[in-house]
Amino acid sequence: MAHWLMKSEPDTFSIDDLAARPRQTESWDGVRNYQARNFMRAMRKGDTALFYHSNCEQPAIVGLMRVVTEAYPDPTQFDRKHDHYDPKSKPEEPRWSLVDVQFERKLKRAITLTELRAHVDALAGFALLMKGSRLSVMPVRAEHFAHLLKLEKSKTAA
DNA sequence: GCCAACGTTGGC
DNA sequence: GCCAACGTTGGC
Repeated sequence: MAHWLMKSEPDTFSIDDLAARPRQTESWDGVRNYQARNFMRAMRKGDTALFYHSNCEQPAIVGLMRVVTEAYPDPTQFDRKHDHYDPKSKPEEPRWSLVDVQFERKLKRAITLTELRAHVDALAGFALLMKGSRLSVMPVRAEHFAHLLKLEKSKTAA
């Protein structure tokens, strides 16, 4: 199973919001970047995704989610009244996709961006740490994922 | 709130 | 197809 990381602004939708949803499941709508969309289309049911809080006081990886559907068209692209409405997308040829994700657990402690940067050696090539990277959905290599779980267990924030 | 980095748009 | 202008992301 593949691993991913997905960003959300906690003021808009946080890990606690996900945990509070019916069946603790939510559609990850609003992605309007082709690269991020393509990663979602590459997701398979059962994949694991890290939940990352972005654009906030403490940017950090905060939890784990399960991908519970394959990618399907994002309905908000066809909704005129919606912020993410895309007039150029046609129902017969949808431009934007999403997957449903289910809450799995919060990390025992948040792993902050600052801490992640202190581990650039072990995390070399991790898209989140690349300069100028703004992707909201990105793949995580198995060895990076394992290292992150090891960090979670470690007592001290390096 | 600032601004660097990036993606998209549209004129030519 | 180039590239300037514009909008967005997201850390700080």
